[in-house]
Amino acid sequence: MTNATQIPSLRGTWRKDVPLFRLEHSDETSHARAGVLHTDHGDILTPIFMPVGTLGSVKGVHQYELLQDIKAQIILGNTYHLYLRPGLPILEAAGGLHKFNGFDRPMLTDSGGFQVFSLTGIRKITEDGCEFRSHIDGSKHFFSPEKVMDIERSIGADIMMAFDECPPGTASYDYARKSLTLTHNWLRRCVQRFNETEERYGYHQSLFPIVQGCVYPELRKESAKFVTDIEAEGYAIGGLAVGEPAEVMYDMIEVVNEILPKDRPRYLMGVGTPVNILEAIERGVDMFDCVMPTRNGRNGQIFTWQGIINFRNAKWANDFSPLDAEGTSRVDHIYTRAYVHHLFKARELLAMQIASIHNLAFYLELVRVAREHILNNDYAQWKASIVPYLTNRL
RNA sequence: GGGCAAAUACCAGAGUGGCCAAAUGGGGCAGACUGUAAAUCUGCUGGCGUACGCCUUCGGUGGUUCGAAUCCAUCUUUGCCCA
Repeated sequence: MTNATQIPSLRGTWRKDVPLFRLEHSDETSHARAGVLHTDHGDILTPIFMPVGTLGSVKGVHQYELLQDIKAQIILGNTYHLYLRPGLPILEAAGGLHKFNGFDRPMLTDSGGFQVFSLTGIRKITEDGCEFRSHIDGSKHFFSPEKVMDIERSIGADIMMAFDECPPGTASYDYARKSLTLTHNWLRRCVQRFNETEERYGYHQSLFPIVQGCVYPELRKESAKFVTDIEAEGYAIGGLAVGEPAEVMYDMIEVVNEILPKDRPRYLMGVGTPVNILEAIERGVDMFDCVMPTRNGRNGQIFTWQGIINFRNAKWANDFSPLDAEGTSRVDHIYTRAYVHHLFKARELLAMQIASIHNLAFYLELVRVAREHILNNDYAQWKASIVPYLTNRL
């Protein structure tokens, strides 16, 4: 039996057939890694970017576009949002989220920990859990670590995230200290509940703990050690890209990755820009997610190998060249920049769809090419050579 | 031919003696967006200046007044009504 003072282990819940993660190769010029994640819904080549589908849908993108144009290998869902709508009875009746949304590939659910951060003002944190007011109708809901585990079991993601508090990047040391203790206490309870429950739909589910500690190296180290002792199949680094400078984020990643076990995947939550991702890969991160490609896409911005384009700008009105001559998705070659500019000015829905598909395809291509360079042992120099282009404003 | 009403910035449209370079929309021009309360949000939008500010504007012309987008006269144009 596990009690509150002991650190529980997840080892008993690991995949029986093959390990969740196999580290294939480590780049000789950096800490970058290439690997494979095995799930019952298919394998994932890492490093990988995971499109965000908060409500079970990657906004504006069909499932077949996700597979054929974007080549997504795994997508995210969100516990808080799916719990509020459509709600667990519907998801359970459907047979889980994979059946419900028709995406028969790996999925990961965030725990609602980020909503503890983003819904400041309509939520209240206690030792026991977090009370939310629904952003939809104002109704009250209470999330405990146990409840979040139950919900994630019902949603049925291949990878479940622990329930954590994600403090802002500007948090004081004292707050960060208290918050980290809370997150670790919640993690103990998540692990215990996870160990006590089983997958609902007959395929394996993994639980990833989340390292916190804000911008304080000693807290980050402490947290990395704490989660390592839990013996999870994979680990996440949370609480970054939430207001702190990018250099501080990179430092925190280095500190944490020195401690996390090398043979398990590391997931940097919520990050980020193309450059952020390349810098994190260089420091040994394997998995990423971010709303940036879809949200910024909907708002008229696309990322390319040559730089960033804001399609609402008048300069594109007469540019009849392809959306992105170097792009890998069909939209890059079907549509011209002038046309996409027109669609954004006219607020046509198609504009947002095209930009979302392009950006996600670009992010997936970015990590695919990064993987090639890791396998070629020239990651660091490749990264250095393209970073200036990626931040260029076209 | 007669009567009535109206003309305001890119468009629409408030304002009807000083607080008006002129509300509010729209359009236009930029910026932001990092585990999605976001097809959203912010700024600018007569000229010059970072800014206090200065200059030129509310159909044309001429008046009244210390002061006019606002009042008067007249002209022009537009809409409606009567012949």
